[in-house]
Amino acid sequence: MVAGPLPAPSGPGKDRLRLWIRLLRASRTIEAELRERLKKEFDTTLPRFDVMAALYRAPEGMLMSDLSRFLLVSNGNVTGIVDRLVSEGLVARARRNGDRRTSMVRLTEEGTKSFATIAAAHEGWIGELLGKVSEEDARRLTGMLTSFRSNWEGRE
Amino acid sequence: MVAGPLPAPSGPGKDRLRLWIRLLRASRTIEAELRERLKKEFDTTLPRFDVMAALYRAPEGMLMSDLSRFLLVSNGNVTGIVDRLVSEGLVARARRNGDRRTSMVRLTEEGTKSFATIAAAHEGWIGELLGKVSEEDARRLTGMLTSFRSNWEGRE
DNA sequence: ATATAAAACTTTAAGCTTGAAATATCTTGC
DNA sequence: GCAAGATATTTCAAGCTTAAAGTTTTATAT
Repeated sequence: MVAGPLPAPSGPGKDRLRLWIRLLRASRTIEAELRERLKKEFDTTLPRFDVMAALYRAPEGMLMSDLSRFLLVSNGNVTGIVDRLVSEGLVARARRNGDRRTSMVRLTEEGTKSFATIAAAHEGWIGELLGKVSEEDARRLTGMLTSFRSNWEGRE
Repeated sequence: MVAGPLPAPSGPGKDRLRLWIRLLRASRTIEAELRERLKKEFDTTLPRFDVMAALYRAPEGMLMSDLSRFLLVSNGNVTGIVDRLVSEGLVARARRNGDRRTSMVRLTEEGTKSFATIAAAHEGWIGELLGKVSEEDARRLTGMLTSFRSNWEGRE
């Protein structure tokens, strides 16, 4: 999945395969760097950061299913991550009156403060890691990736 | 990490942040789709496929450390995946005379045959999933990602 | 009303992943 | 030769991840 250095494949469709390999390597490289920094500087993990980032944008809270849909991960996965965040006091579950199956998950005050700090560092890291990409290229690339994505949304 | 639908951040550096979010979402979406198909059609996983793909390009075999460096994952991780592939008869470890710490890992005949089949399907899937990206755009994007990557290689 | 289905979530088992510690082997400097 | 350090790999504990199965609650159709 990750690459192929030697033979340099050619033929129809090979350009897309090569694109995918590069895409995957780029994101894995950045992801690894972010994971390491999150651990070293803030003693947290990428999945925790992801969940908190989602909640930060939804002060009113989110359902578990909203979270898993948004983060593109399974339900059970989110359960575990939220459990740990709750036990650390960064996140709270609030039972709802209307539907007792669901609970609204939101950042605690401590969680909000904590995330704001981490997010600021995170944005700086991204600026550093993607520093070689011009703002112009960044916008172009973003556009291409967006149009690709819309090709896939709502599937499955 | 994965996205931000609502506020649409703006300001200096936000274009790169947005690019990173899109990059990550795109690769996660494709990865999830590939994982699902590998499981359903060939009863295997992405990590196994990654390892086999690396070995397929190195008929003479690879050291464990080569594998982990190439795949951008930790040593211990590769140990487990190779263990499972060995137990399934797809991969073999060969002790070396020169250096008894190391072993050459390579695909068995069965592993080679198995991988060839899966790889053909895989390439088709990528062509399908990235179908909306023109070959021209694919090359341009690949170029941008490559230059980004070279910015990072050899670090740490 | 009451069964049936649907929805939201949690639990479980298996596998993936990391970073750190442990083993074993090789290399170097004396 | 041999201690000290460097390399290659495995082991370990903790956490992440998925798919599938299970639980509780709500909605729907008789």
